[in-house]
Amino acid sequence: MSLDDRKLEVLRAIVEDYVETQEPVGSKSLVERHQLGVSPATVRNDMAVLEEEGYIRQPHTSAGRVPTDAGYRLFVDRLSKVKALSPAERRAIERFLIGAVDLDDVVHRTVRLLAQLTRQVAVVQYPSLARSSVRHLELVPISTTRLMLVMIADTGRVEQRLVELPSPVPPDDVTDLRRRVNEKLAGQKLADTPPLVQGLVDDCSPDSRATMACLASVLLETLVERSEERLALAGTANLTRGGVLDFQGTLRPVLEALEEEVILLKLIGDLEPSTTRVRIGDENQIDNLRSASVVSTGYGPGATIVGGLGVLGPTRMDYPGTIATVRAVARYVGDLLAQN
Amino acid sequence: MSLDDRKLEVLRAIVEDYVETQEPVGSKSLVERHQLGVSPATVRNDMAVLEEEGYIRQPHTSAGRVPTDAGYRLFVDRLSKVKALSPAERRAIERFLIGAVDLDDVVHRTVRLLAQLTRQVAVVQYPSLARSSVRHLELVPISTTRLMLVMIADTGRVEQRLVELPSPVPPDDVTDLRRRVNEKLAGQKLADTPPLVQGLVDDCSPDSRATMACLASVLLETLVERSEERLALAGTANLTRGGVLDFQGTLRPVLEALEEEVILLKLIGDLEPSTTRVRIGDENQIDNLRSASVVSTGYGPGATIVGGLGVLGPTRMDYPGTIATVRAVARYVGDLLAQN
DNA sequence: ACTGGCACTCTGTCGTTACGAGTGCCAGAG
DNA sequence: CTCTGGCACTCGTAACGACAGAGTGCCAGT
Repeated sequence: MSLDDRKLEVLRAIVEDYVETQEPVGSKSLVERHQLGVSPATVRNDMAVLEEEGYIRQPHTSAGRVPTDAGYRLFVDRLSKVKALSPAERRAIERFLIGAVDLDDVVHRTVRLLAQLTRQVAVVQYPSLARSSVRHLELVPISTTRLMLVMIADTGRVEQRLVELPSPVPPDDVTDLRRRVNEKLAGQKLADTPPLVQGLVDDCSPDSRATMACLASVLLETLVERSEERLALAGTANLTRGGVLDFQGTLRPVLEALEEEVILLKLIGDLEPSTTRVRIGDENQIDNLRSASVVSTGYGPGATIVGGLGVLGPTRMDYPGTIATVRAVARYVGDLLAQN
Repeated sequence: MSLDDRKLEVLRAIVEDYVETQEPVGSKSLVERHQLGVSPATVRNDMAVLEEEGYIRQPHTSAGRVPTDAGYRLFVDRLSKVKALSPAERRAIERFLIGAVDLDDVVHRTVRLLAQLTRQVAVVQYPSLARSSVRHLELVPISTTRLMLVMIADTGRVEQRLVELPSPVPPDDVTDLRRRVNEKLAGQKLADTPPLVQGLVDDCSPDSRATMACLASVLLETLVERSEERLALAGTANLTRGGVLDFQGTLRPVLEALEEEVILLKLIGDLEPSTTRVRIGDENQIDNLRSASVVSTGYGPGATIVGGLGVLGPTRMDYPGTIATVRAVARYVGDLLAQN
């Protein structure tokens, strides 16, 4: 049994009404609020079919219908078109993002903007190191046996690590180290560096070899192994909108999930397709987020993607609006990064 | 009318029971659970006095008593001694903090540790720039008209900013700039730098003056004006412990406050006295945190203080335990920083 | 294929009642 | 003067039943 156009129209109406009112929607109020051109009884028949197919359900006998995850999914895929942003929103985005002075600033402004526009929890991933190149490596002597290694990536990210040296190294040798390291690594993709770092050690004269080996291990750790992804988060207070009705009673599991960077990265950091991705309820494989949806997308200068951003909210969410906003913000941020 | 010893003992018992059970405590259960050596009726009389003095109150007629903010205050100031940490806790702290590789790592581990031990929301301020000295300034050419300025502070903090130059500058001149800037500023307290930066511009030859002025303005901004304090936060999920009973119904205002860095800094960043500070309910002047208490202290290598840390929870909180934990963690972190 | 009508089911609300915890007060004992 | 036991009172809460309202499913009719 396939769903004819009117049944789909009914589903759309249910989703829209439910998102707006947060209350199960019945056949009568449906025909009142939408021009469906049929009677409540007909709508009821359609609803019975939709329920059988798993797109809607009744919380109790004799309450209205509520969309299921599958219902939202169908709505998102086939029934909604992306809303255009209002001029006010466009202006808000621009106003918010101009004037950012460095990467931290860009990320923080973006995440706050996103939370504010969507009125949901926003997450922004810093440009991924895995997709960056080395712009410059700096070695700063802290003491004779300690260096601070500073890595500046082309995306603007800066990572630093302390290096404990096996033996004292005079300043001139540090200069030499710095030159050698940069000659070899500057401009390279981080992912390509491991063999090059090994090469650095191999090419070393025996007397400076121990030092370089030590530096190399920290380099590898910084550039690759522990190439830690960073995140910014904002708008957690938005979880409390709509009472505790969303999220089935407690915010607890959601708040817990939001504290796990690993989880968040899984949600927004999966950057394969460059299109906007929507994960509804169970679709994001995380128990704690059964009643949450995530809208995410990649961003980056031009067509390349260097990181992900997105928002998290109740499954009962304004998908068209949220999708539009997430996309728009991602594009603006990409443009901003392209200017550097 | 002053409070005799037994009345104080009654207050202590009320606070302890209420913190544990989260329910208003009556005269009968009080004498059952504590060896007060008097009858419920006597306790009732004492409670009437305590209520008149504003230390406890009844949610409704014929419910037990609940401590007021003033009651908690008295309890903290005069009735409780700091609990000793269990060996297990000590071990947890050590295990958690060894192995931290850089400042970011230290701060993140600390904030998570604190949240876990106290089972509350933890806040850690990064070492304040205002109390740091410049260890090194690095200038990295991005293009001929762009430099990246990287400032490394003695506390391990690293700040970076982009500098747009008025005219192209060749690499050799950058080396020269770097030397001049470091000669003047390295080792100086950030707070003392403004006149020195001005001096740098004044001492400049006319042809490089424009460049230096430009650099100087960014320097000033980075070092002083926008010497932004950074924070780490963890354990927000702990707010949901004890149901929504704490925080009078909604977490909303609390979550909102936690998003405002300015507010958090006011709470934990006020470092005048080096002792642990407890702010109960109204005492922290923030409307949104009427029903929250904050326990905070400063930390730093040795006796100096470079930043603040603390926890936030319901006024109904285990003060002695929390205070002990916050102090212990602060001391461990200080020791850790002293090793650098 | 759609519609109007009707019986049914369930939830939420409202008043009533009964109960229990806890109090304040008072008179009496040490 | 302080403490205690007793007693009447208050008030929130749980339990109960009745009721109204929303919404449904089904069926016969157009």
